[in-house]
Amino acid sequence: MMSVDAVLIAGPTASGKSAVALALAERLGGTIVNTDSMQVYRETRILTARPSAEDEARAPNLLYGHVGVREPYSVGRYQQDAARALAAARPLIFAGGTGLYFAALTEGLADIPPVPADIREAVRARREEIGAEAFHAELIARDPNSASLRASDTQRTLRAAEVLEATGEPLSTWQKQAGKPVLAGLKLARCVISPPRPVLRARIGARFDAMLKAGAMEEAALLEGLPPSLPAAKILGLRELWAVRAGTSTLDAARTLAKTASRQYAKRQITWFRHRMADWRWLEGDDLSKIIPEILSQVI
RNA sequence: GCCCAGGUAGCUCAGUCGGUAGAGCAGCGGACUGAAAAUCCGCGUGUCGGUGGUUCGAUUCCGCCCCUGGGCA
Repeated sequence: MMSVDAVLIAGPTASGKSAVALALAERLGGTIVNTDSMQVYRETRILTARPSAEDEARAPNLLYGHVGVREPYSVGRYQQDAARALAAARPLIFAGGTGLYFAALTEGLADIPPVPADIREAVRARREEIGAEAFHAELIARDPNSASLRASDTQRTLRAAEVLEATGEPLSTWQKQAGKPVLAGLKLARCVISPPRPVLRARIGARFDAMLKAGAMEEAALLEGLPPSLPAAKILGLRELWAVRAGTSTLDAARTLAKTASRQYAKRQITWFRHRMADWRWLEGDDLSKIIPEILSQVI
């Protein structure tokens, strides 16, 4: 008898969460659901450390590689996709490293209408034209609440401006509405897998080397020319490997830079988890074989 | 062996006309509501190679020693 509807497994990159999810799925049945913003892309299995085809065959899974790299995926779409995944066989085993996506699952996002592409572009062009400071000042004039943003925060000032432009309402007004969690009403087991930092660092390094052996360079080559504004262009390692192909970097330098970027990313993830998932069950050992029974004991 | 140039933060270096030192990168901490593997904010972590000397005071000046690189043999 299963006592939970969903198991949520969060963890920084290279923490071993995919392996844990797979082991759980094999013992519990159910469906693995991706909760990682980059593993959704079809063409980048190696660079995003998506489960192999063999692993994917071992248990039902959803939202892995279901999107093309040229599509601008977002939390909004993830929310919809995840809602559809609720129909899959239980328990649903959500595994991934994207804190914001977990927030959509457990806390919900405000229901904000999508911003038309032409408005997004116009807003970007405006910031480009007048500069960050003037753009921010303009935004504050129309929405005083955005004074709390930094002019240097490209992402958030653009978002605030485009929502205001598209809807006529300040983003801050929209965000006052409480969102509906995708997993509302479901019984959840939530855990964070967080190996000791030195262990994580070592795994991140070894994993990038393994990616290169597995053909990461070839994978990157196929994506050359991907517009940098697309989310998929932010996949760690892509830029570095492109630079090698362009002759502006050595493979060794690229290797070092990509590993560093991954370490820094893991640190940001951990910061999110520490503060936003403080009440989740924290599994901080580095031995996955011990972690799995511990999760099982929470679930059954 | 001799000559020259260096030895300052984890790395690459700056600097102190003598008052115990600061940048970039790395690292650490933090924020996070539709690009989140994004975006942004904060923090210098140090026997200034060692040892004697001069000096109120030496990382700084002088002697010796050690180490690294280059040159001459």
